[in-house]
Amino acid sequence: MANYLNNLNESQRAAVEHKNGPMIIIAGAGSGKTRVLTYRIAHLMNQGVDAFNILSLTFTNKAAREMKERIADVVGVSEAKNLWMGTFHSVFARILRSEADKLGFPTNFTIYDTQDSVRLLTSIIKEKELDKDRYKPKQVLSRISSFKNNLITVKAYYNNPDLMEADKMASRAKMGEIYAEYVERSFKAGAMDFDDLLLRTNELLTRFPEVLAKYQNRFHYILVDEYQDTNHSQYLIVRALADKFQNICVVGDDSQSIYAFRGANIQNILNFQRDYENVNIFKLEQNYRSTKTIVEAANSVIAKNKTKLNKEIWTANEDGNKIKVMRTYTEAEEGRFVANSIFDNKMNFQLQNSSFAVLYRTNAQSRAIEDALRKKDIRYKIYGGLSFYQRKEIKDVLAYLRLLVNPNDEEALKRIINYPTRGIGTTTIDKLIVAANHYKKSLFDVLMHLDKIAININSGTRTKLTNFITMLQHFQIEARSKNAFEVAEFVVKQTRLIKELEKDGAPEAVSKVENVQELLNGIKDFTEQQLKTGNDNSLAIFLEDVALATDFDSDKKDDTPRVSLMTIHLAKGLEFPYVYIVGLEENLFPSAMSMNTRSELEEERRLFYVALTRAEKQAYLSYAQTRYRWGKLIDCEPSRFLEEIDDKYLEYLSPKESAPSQNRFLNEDIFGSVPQNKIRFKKPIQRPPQKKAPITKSTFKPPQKFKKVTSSATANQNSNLFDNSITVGNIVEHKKFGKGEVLSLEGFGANKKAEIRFASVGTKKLLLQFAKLTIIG
DNA sequence: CAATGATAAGTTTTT
DNA sequence: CTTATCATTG
Repeated sequence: MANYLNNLNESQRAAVEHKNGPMIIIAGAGSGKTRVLTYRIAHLMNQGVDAFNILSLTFTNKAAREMKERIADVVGVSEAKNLWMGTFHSVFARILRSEADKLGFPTNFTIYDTQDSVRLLTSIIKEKELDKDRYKPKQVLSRISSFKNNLITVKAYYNNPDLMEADKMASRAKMGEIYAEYVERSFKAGAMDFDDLLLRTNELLTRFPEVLAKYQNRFHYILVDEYQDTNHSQYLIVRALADKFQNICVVGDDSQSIYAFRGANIQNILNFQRDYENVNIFKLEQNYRSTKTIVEAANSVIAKNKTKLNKEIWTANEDGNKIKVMRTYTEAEEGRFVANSIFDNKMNFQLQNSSFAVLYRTNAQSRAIEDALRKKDIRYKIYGGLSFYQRKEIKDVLAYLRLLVNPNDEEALKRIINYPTRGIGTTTIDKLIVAANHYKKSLFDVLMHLDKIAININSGTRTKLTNFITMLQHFQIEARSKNAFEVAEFVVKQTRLIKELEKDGAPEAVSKVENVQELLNGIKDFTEQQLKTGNDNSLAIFLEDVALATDFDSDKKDDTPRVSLMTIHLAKGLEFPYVYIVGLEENLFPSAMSMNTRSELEEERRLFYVALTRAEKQAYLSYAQTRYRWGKLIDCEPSRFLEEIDDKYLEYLSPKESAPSQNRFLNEDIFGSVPQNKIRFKKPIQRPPQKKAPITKSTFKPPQKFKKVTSSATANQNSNLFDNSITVGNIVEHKKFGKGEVLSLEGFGANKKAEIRFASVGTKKLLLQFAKLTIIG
C-alpha cells in the first residue's frame, strides 16, 4: 500500500515524508495541498504513529470528513476513525465539554450562534437604557468578538487605557460595561459563543497546567490547514499544544487569506518561521487544477499585492481558452447570460450541471442568477445564505431542545416562553429578567422559584408561567427515557408547533411545516447514525453539530447534479471546470466597505484571486452597468480588478465601450439559442466614446418585439424603459390609486419617474417601470 | 396581551 | 426589495 507515494511530485513527496519538527507548507492554489495533507497523515500512521496522537484542524467539517475517508482508503476505516479531525471550533468544543466543570460551565453548555449573541446584546443594551442607534448590537458584537479573538478579557479591557479611550472617542464609552454584562450573562446561561470556544480553550490551557500537559501528550502530531486564516486565539492554542513535541505542520497560502474580517491574522503564516525554531519549508508551486491562462491571469492580479510570501505558481497544463468577459446592462441580463452560457456549454460539450459554479461577492446577488437558471430549467444548489438551521421555524424547535439540554439557556427560553403564544408578554418577561439579574440567577431558576422571590406578577400570569414550567419539566422527564428523535417528535407534538404553523395559512407556512418535518427526519438520521457507530446519541451532541455545522456539512442525499451557487468565501478549497464570477463592479467587488485601506483592498484582491483559481478549464467574468440596490436602480462602474488582469488573457464577449441602449439589443441576440462561438467578438469592438447616452424616445425606437414584452412588467424589468408615451398633462389611471394627472416627469430609462396627482390619494411619485398606468386622456 | 399594519433600516464576507 | 421593529387597535 506504500505506492501512494508514487502519486506525488517531488516537493509534495518531500512534505509527506518529513516527519518530525515544525514545518510549513506554502501551497499555491490547486497545488494538491489536500492530497499532501491526507497522505502525510496516512504516512505517519503507516510509520506507526497512533491515530489517537494526531490532531488535524481543517477549515470545514466536511473537509475533515472527506480527508478521513481518503485516509481510510490507505490505512483502513477503523484506524482512521480514531483521528482527531475537525474545525477548531468543533474539536475544542468537544474538549471543552469534557473539561467544562473546571471553568464553571456545565458539560451540556449551549453554543450561542450569532443570532443568539445579537439578541442577548440587544437585550442588555435595552436594559441599560442605552441608545441602540449608538450601540448597534451587531457592531458591539463584532467589537466584543475582536476582543475575544485577541484574548482581551473584560479585565484586560479595563487594564487597557488605549482600548477604553478608543471606545470613548467612538462615543461608546459603555462598551466595557456591555462586554462585562454579556460575558456574565452568557456564563450564567451556561452558554459559549463561537469566540468563547477558542477563548475558553485558551483559558483552560493556561489556568490548568495539568490539562495542558494532558493534551500536549495526547497530540504528538498537529496539522493545521488554511493556516493563513487562523486568528490570534487559534494561533495561541496551536502554539500551546505543539510546545512539547514541536511536531507542528501548518499548510496555507498567504495569497488566499480572506478572513481578516473575522480576526484572521495573516501574520500568523508570514511569521511562522520566526515563531518556531528550525522550520522546514516546503513550497508547492505547481498547479494541477487550471489552464495556463487562468494560472497566469491569477498571478498577474495577485502581483499587485505588496504583502506576500515569495512563490511562483506555474502549471504544465495546456493554455486553454481566454477568460471571457461579459458586460450586461442589468443584473437580470447578467443572470440570463450566465444561464444561457451554462446551457450552451452543457449542450456543446455534454456536461453535467455539477461542472459549473457561479461565484459572487454577496449573498444577495444570488437572486438574479437563480431566476435565470430557473427559467432555463437548470437545477442549482445555493450554499450559504440563510442556512437551514437559521430559519425561524427551525430555531424555534431547536430552542425547545436546547432548553431540555440546558435549562439555563436564556436565549432559548426567551424564544419559546411565548411561542406558541400562551399569554406571556414582554412586560412579564422584562420583569423576569430584572429579577434574574437582581438575584444573579438564570431566568429558568427564577421561574422555578416564583413563589420565593419578590416579583410583581398577577395571579393569572403566574398560572401561565407555572403551566409553562410544568410543560418543560414534563419534557425533561420524557427526555430521560427517549432518544433524541423521540424527544424532538414528542416536543413538536405536545407544543402543537406544526398546528400553529398550519393555521397561519400564509403560503410560506407550508414550506415551514415541511422544514420542521425535515428537521425531525434529520434528527432521526442522526440518532440512527449514532446508534450504528455506538456514539453518544444525546441531544447535546446533535445540537452542537447543528451550531457548528458549516453549510457544506448538510449535504443531503441528492444525486441530481446541480450548478453550485455560492459566495467566493465559501468557494475556497473547491474547484469546478467552469466558473462564473459575477458582479465585477466597483463598490460591490471590491466591496464599498473595503476600499478604505490598502490592506482591505488587498484582501479583496486575494478574494478575487481565490475566485479565479477555482476554475479548471474556463473562467467567465461579468458585470452589469446597473443594479438594483434596495429597490433602486443604481449605475455601476466595472471593477478595477478587470483592469488588473493582463489584457492578453481576456476576451470580451461584449463590446468594451458602447452606449448601453444599443448594446442591450446586441446582448439580447447573444442570449438567443445561437451557438455562442459563432457570435463571439474576437476583439473588443471600439465605439466612439459615448458614455451612458440617456435613453429618450427621440434617440431610437425599439423593435416591435420588445414593445410587446413590455406589457408584463415582471417578465422584463426594463420593459417600460421604452414606454415614453406618457407626457406631462396626461390623465392616467392606476390600478390602485385610480385616476390622476401627470404633473411632471424626471429621470431617464428605468429611473424615470412621474409625479402624479391622484384624486384619491393626492400627489405621488411613481417609477414608470413599475407603475401600471393606462393613459386615458 | 395579540394581531395587524405602517415605517424604517439594511447587504460585505462566516465559525 | 426584504426584514425587523414600532404603533395602533381590539
